[in-house]
Amino acid sequence: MIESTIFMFDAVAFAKAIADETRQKIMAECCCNRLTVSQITPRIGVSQPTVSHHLAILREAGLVIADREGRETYYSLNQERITVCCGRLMAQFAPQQAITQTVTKNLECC
Amino acid sequence: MIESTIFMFDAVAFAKAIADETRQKIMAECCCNRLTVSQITPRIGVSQPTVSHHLAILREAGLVIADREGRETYYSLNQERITVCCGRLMAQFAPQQAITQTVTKNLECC
DNA sequence: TTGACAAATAGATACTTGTCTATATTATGA
DNA sequence: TCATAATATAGACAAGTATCTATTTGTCAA
Repeated sequence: MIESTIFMFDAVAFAKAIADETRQKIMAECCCNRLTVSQITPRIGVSQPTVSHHLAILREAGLVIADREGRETYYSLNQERITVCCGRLMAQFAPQQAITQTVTKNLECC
Repeated sequence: MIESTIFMFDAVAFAKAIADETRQKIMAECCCNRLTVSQITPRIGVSQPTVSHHLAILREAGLVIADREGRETYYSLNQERITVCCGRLMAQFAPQQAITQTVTKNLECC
């Protein structure tokens, strides 16, 4: 738990990781779902290697968690990491607001 | 004030706008400074047209505000917009955390 | 009105990246 | 052990983008 929240935050790397429509679709699918590559692929509309490729980018950025089970790998969104990254981004470019900002309630997604 | 906070949030467009090192350098320079293109250029280490190009991208994304004064244009970071975008990003991909998240104090930057 | 300065635009080029097909790797069950 | 299924990797190609130089547009002051 401690280890999971301490990491070098690179705002450019974070932004690049999420700056793609296909990756954000994958992120949305994995938001509250543990899904395999085979399950994700038909929902996104690109080939299986393309999904694997994007999952690798998201994994390297720490934005998804991969759980191998036999010959399948389950992916899920690392929501804690995303929260922290968004918070640090905010703190980096808008610290005054960040101090008092309590994020608006939003209940869509999962 | 009302108008400034109501806008269509496109998470991919926001991420693409900030997904570049040069643009983030410009954002950092404009963080609490009102600066002209001529003032920004030497601090960033790219040509004046390149700076203008990136400022146009940031302006279209609503992330900087341009104030023309005579033949100079002052740019400053739209921190309110950045706060809102980060909050919505968080709410989109990590709503549970977002509800309770109060961003950590951070006072670097300006 | 003309010369000079600030910024934006146009066009060219190189680099990056997203996608595909083909193939390799890893694991399972017969 | 071998065939099959799930995923990852390799390589090629096309599209996007960051940068530059050259030029244009807009503004001010002499």
